[in-house]
Amino acid sequence: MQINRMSVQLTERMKCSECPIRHRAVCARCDDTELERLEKIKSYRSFRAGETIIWRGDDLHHVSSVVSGIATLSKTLDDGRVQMVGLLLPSDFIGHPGRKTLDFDVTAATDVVLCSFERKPFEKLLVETPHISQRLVEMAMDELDAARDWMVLLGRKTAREKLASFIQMLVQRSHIEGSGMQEMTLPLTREEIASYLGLTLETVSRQFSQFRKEGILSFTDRRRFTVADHAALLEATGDDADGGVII
Amino acid sequence: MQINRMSVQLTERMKCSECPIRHRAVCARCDDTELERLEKIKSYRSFRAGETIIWRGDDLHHVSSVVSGIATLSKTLDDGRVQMVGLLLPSDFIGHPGRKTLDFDVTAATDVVLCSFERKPFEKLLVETPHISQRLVEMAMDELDAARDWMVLLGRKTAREKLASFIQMLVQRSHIEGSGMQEMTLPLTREEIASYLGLTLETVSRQFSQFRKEGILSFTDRRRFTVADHAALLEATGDDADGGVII
DNA sequence: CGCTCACCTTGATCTGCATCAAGTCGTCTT
DNA sequence: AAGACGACTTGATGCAGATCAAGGTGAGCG
Repeated sequence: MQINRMSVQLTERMKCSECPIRHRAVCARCDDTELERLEKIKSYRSFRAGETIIWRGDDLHHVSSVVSGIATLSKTLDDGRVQMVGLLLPSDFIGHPGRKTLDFDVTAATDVVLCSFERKPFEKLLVETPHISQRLVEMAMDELDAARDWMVLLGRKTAREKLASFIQMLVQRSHIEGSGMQEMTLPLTREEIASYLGLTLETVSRQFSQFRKEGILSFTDRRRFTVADHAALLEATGDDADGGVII
Repeated sequence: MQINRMSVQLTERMKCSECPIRHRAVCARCDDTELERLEKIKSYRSFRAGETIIWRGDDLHHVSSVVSGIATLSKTLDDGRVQMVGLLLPSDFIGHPGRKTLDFDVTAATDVVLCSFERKPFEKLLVETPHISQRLVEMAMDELDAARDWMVLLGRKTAREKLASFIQMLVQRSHIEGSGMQEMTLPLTREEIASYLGLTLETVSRQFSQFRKEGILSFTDRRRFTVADHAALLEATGDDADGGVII
């Protein structure tokens, strides 16, 4: 998968200044001096696809940024029903400042590399480094916006609209730079997508087939596809038909 | 837009130290000096039930705390489907630091009094007053948690579980102090509740009737009720059956 | 006082998605 | 190469909640 392009070398000491998420992560606003302080307390940690990174309620020893790969946040009800409540892509942050635990499970959907800081020293740094706490507030607010958009999806959208919105989000977040008809890889199984969208895996599968039949998506295999008709995909999301389309 | 706020009787100068939301709002951690600075730039604004407080996309001149009453946050899709994405109770905060607009409408569900600050001076204060920004991060994180819980409700719960969860939340947030079989008043119409829960108003009405028939709720009128069987209500939420139940 | 209108209730019917079921496909194991 | 297994697809059927429809109730007002 393209997101893992740099995979293995990452776990060795890498300069923050060369970090692929340098300009989007929690450290985005740090100057060189601040970066040096972070550099001293950071460590890279890798997880294989499927591994649980943090269990709900576990003592949180680290806070982390996702460097590469994709992780999921999910909540489970008593009787086993699962709802995914977030997707972590590179540059996203894990950890509540001022809390010792999380109220959801964090799981590696693909192989994942984290840039981690021990919680205590990080919180100390947070107080002394406004650039970090400012960025953290920004990121929390962005996440809140995203959560609210997702509430609309979960509460009001049809299965078709849900899947279209999911694909659209993937497309937008994946290739921020290069547009064009790029091949995409689904980072999640049908079941995981269903869990994110509040659907069943069968419904997700049927909607994928439908998009294929309509010529909106074109699959090269079960996980790899290109968006053949981007306008139709946007139309199918049910959202306002803006989104900065090319004229 | 009709942001006419004529009634200003309740809203005479009130000392922050006597404010009912003093210990829970964004100013909760402020010391006396900081409170004085806030006092200087604050103003009270009142809205009648049904009035729109802020339209999605409007320039945000103020940030505010809810002093009394209840406001709703909602998003509307192209074709008119509405999803409520938050409920603001006293002490809750309106406004994204660092943003000039909101991506949802804020509406007064009951008569509402806000404690407002002009955005610019407040943001200046934010930089100079860590106690405020710390509290703001805390509140944003709490909201994020609540949003994620709501995602589980919207994505996975049945109509019965949704309504039970809603009532349970109201009960918990309303009388934090006095427990016992207190009479509650629904702050929202059936339609608004439906909008919050991702249901239709008819389904909400039917579920209320069901709870009445089962003796879980006891209505004195369409809006006023008491929880007659709290254990059964908790059971009906579908959540973990903890919550400090008496043994 | 009776009219209106917003809000709510209840019944009948419909439908989108869940559920149940039976495969296919590709990869890994031995 | 055969089998097993996990991921996925597709079909048949069921049902929770949406939709359509027809009142009921009470506060405000001429």
